[in-house]
Amino acid sequence: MEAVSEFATPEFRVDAQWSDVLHAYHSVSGQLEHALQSGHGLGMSDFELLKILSKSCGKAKNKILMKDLEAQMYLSQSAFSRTVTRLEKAGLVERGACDNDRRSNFLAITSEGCDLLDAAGPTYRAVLSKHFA
Amino acid sequence: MEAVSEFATPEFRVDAQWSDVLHAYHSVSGQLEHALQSGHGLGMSDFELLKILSKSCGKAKNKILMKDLEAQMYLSQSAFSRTVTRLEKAGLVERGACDNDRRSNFLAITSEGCDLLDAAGPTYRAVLSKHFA
DNA sequence: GGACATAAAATGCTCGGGCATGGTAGGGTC
DNA sequence: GACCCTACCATGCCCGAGCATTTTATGTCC
Repeated sequence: MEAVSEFATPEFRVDAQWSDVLHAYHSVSGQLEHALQSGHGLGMSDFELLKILSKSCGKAKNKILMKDLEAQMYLSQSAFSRTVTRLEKAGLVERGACDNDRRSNFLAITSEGCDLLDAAGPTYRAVLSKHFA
Repeated sequence: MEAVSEFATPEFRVDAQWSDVLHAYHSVSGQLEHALQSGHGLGMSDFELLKILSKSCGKAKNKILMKDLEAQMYLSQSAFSRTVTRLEKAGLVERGACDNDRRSNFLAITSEGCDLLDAAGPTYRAVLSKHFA
């Protein structure tokens, strides 16, 4: 019982939780990154961006404001901007001007983007379901 | 009931778990990185390395083999090597040759390293306990 | 209408991290 | 000993990410 109370201090529990998160994150993100990259030439952020874009497209006429998409991602503004640039060069995404506010840009997924996302989906889900059994 | 079963598909549960991990990781690591860096000039990996080194030191005469420490961290071999180099330049850590096997190196924490680790500890625990309430 | 503050996005800079490689040391086999 | 395979660590290279800054466009207050 002594040992139990020793390992049940708040400090220990907090450390263990963080340790779990670290382990899960590194394990899954490593495998995801590798699987998506080698299988479809996509990074994790690339895939997440396409995934969110695709979902939003269903609703709002296939386009979404850059800043709104950015708000849904775990990326800084600069990293997000460069990710969009990469995907645009790859032909997976299209920028479009916004008439109401010319500072803003719309973003739309192309048919190639949809196809690649569909192809990468099973890879993505396979890695996740392997870890979260 | 329809809605419930819809949100209880295996695919959805897995996605939600991964989403939770992503959120926790980015939130905590971001704040940890910032707090440790601005407060003590340490990155997360630097702190973790010192932390593990300090624990191992208690037992084994204040030194541990590089490769053994590396095995306990979420870093590639090259990133680990460079982290050690940074900490060594900062005077927080000391490399030492291993007589039995001259391929290996011992690693020891310096008194400055211990002091800084002690100083950074409260910062570290403060961030963690804020998130894992 | 001009000055100023603010918002969206792009870009220069730097840094940490991973992959591939190199360099050196051990341990085998012949 | 010569040869080869493997282990430990360092280094060259590239890439993604964050910070700070710049650019361009809105809105506002006078």
